[in-house]
Amino acid sequence: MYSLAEENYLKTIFHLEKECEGGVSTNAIAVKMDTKPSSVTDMVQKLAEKEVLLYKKYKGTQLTKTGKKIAANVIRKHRLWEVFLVEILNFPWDEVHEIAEQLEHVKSDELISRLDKYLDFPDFDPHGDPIPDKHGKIKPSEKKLLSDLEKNQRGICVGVKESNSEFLQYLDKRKIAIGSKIKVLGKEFFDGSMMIQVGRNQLFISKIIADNIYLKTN
Amino acid sequence: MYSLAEENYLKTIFHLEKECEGGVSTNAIAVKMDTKPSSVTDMVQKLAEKEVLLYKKYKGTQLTKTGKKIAANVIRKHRLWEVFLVEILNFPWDEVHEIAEQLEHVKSDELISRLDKYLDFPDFDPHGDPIPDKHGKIKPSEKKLLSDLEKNQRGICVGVKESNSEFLQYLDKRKIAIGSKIKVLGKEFFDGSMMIQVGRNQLFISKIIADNIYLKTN
DNA sequence: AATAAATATTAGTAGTATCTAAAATAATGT
DNA sequence: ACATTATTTTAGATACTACTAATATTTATT
Repeated sequence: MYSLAEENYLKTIFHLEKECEGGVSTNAIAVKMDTKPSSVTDMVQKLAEKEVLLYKKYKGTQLTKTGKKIAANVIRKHRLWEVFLVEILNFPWDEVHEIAEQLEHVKSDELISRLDKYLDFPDFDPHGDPIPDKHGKIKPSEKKLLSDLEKNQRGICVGVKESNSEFLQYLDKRKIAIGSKIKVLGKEFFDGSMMIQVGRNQLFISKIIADNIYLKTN
Repeated sequence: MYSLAEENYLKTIFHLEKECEGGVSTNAIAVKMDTKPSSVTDMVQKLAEKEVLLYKKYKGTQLTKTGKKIAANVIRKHRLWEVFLVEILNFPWDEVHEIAEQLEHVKSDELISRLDKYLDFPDFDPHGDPIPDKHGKIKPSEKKLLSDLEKNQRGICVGVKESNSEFLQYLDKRKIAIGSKIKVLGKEFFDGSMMIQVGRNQLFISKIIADNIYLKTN
């Protein structure tokens, strides 16, 4: 059984491994976890003894298979709870992270299995991130610009490229938020403008807008 | 903000206060929490400094108003989560306690408020225990054992006393669940056995069964 | 390559929560 | 009332996690 602190380290390292190839640095972990590098060294050495990660002094760390599985399971729980909070309890998408950070550490496989079923086995969380399956497998999913989608393709809004407040207000007014389900209804060849469906609403957007919205597609 | 350990102490003392009048003993707390009396003394002194309880050496402790409110809130969360686990995720009654012990420490008033609403503001948990309101007030429970009802009295099943799985399966088979409307059709003087009506079905139960079913009467 | 800067580790300290063993206090029996 | 027993507290130790300050290693710069 792993402690709350251990689970958080594993989860963070798991996320960092996707960006930093060939070993995650102590500093990177410290920055991400808002802690001191010395604390990270301590914990990483402890986790290395438990064989959930590989560690060579001054050389960074890599999760072992076991470590990855544990981390993916924490992330699975986090994302399933986020779905619950947004879909069932109607939380706004941007308020759920902190709560899910707590719920992800609740220990009960049966609970997660039932929650998964109750939510009808979702593949993505409200931020568009994929939910690992119970074995820790994550479906490959790619983040694309809305402007790269073709007619009839769908995606979930996962973020924006430019984030000045005018642009965010524009999105807000049109009910485009992180987690919004978007479908391309039509695309103009000449200027790249689009007719899209957001939830139940249809609207027309210019290429400039479509160039600044990231979607995850499946 | 109170730690997990602190919340557990407050909760335990809250429960013990109902039985032991005039100060809860160190030993009683230690037994209930499966810990050592010396650990209890340490914690109780710490909590006394935080003014959530009153403590006089060798004389036991009593919660202050603040302490009671914190404890009641933890219990509120515990019981609401139990309702969620049983009613929404269809857990058997006897498997939810351990999970609720973890969920009760998740910190978010908004979460509990939304959960409460989603569950349609339940008054009792699956064991028939009353759920404190957000101010820590507990409705005086009109909870009775089925065996205490007389002929022609009615009630709604709100919980069970013993919750081993055989008993729960027995209830399950006879369609006795939380919310079931039960009417006493007849009661034997000698052995306390009863003929009851559950919904549209009539059935005969022994006193042992009737002793383990809690009803809310009106 | 030598030095400066950045990064990482170690050593020693602190807070939380727990424990064991010993000492203090309260309760009980004769 | 006194001795015995039960309960409670204190003192000191341990595990966990994080910190600061000092040291070591790696990387970048000139």
